[in-house]
Formats: sequence, C-alpha cells, structure tokens
Amino acid sequence: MNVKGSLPLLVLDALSKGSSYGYQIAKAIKARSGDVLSFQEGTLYPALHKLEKGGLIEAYTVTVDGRRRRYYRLTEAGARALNEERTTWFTYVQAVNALLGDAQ
Amino acid sequence: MNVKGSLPLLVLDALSKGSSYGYQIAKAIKARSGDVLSFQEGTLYPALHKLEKGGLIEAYTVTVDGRRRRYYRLTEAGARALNEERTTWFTYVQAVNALLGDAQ
DNA sequence: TGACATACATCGGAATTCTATGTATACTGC
DNA sequence: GCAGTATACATAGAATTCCGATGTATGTCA
Repeated sequence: MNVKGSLPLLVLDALSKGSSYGYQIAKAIKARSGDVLSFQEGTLYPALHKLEKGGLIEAYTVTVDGRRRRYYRLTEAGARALNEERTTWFTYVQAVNALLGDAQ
Repeated sequence: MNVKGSLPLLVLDALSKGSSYGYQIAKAIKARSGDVLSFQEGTLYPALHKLEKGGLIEAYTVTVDGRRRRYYRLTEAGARALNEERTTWFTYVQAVNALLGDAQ
C-alpha cells in the first residue's frame, strides 16, 4: 500500500542519510518500514529521473563487481525541498488525524 | 495540498458523523482542517459516485428551498471499510514518520 | 440586475503508481 | 555446465487520482 505523493519525500529523506542508488533505496525503504512501504522498480526509477531533472539530486556512476550502480546524492536544492516536504507531510497528517479523531 | 488516496477515507469518516451531501462534505473537510485539506468539486463528486457504486454509501434526494441535495449515508459495508481504511492510514503514517525520524 | 453562494455534474488533462517486460552481470546449487 | 536467484538498470502501457474548466440551475442580497 502506498499513498501517492509520498515517494519523493521518502527518496530525499533516504539520500539525506548518505548517497545511495535505486536498488538499495528501494530495499531500504521496504526493510526499514517493515514491508509497509514498498515501491516497485517501475515506480522508483522514473521518480529518481524526475528528481534528477529537477535538480534535487545528482548522479554518478560506480561499477562494483562488474555491475553498474547509479549513485545519487542530495543537492542543496534537494535538502531545502526535503525540509519543505517534511513540513508539508506533517501538516497534512496532522490535519487528517484531527478529522479522524486521532484515535491512535 | 492533498495526498492522493486519502479522499475515500475522509468522506467515509465525514459520513460516519451523520448523513450529508457533496457540497457540505467538501466545505466541512476544508473548514475542519483549517484549509489544509481542500478537494475540488471535480474530484469529490466522481469519488462519491464511485463509493456509491461500490456499496459503501447510499444516496437519497432531498429538495431544500428549491435546490436539490443528494444526501449520502454510510452503509454497513461502508462502516467496515472505514475501519479498515483508518487502520491502513495509521499504519502507513506511522511507517513514514518512523523513516522521517518522527521529528514532530 | 448583477454578483455571489449553493448544488449538482462531466470532460480533458496531468501526475503518480503498478504490472509487465527487457537487458545484463554475478553467485549458488545441482 | 546450467538453472535459478539476486543484483541493477530501464521503459512501455494501463489504471487511478486529482485538478481546472465548464455547464446547468436556483436563491439571496445589494
């Protein structure tokens, strides 16, 4: 299950903890969320390309054991966007929880 | 701003507090959330039709002051769906917040 | 009479995600 | 040696969700 719109936030957050690459980001989000969050490759790679085009992340290629990895790191603009998206997220969640009676 | 996917939950929740109609539901969600949540009519009405087709809500028409209102009430299936969606929502939010470090 | 609010509805487009598929390499077990 | 699985990237097509625009119609207030 995924709420549409939260992937960029999760990717930016993941990269704020250190550079990483698509396959690893996907595994990390899935594992660290106890399988609650699980984005498919067909979702993740286009999202990474879009963030790169928007200048929020930048890429460099590394070959490890014959396999090519496309590492991404957060740009300054990406760090700012992360802060904004975090704020937006918490504001939204708080609003929904208030309507739901916040019974949890 | 809206996180896609949360509208059915918000509509079912609104109707769990009493029967209402589209225009009023939209106003209520917007007002009660302090303008944080705001769904347009082009979004809300199709969503109501879909929930009705799915048997989660049922409609009856009332005319007040010459204006027709299409009231909706929650069905039993709708009440069950609301409980499920609430649980799903809180599970999802908890997972995202955990990844974000829950700094709020 | 004109502006605004109420109340419904649909159409077209944009954005996001999933499923499926394809390419290529490395490792493990048989 | 070969099959299966994991790693690692990518794209195409379809479904879903939402918004903006537009349309219809009525009531109220200045």
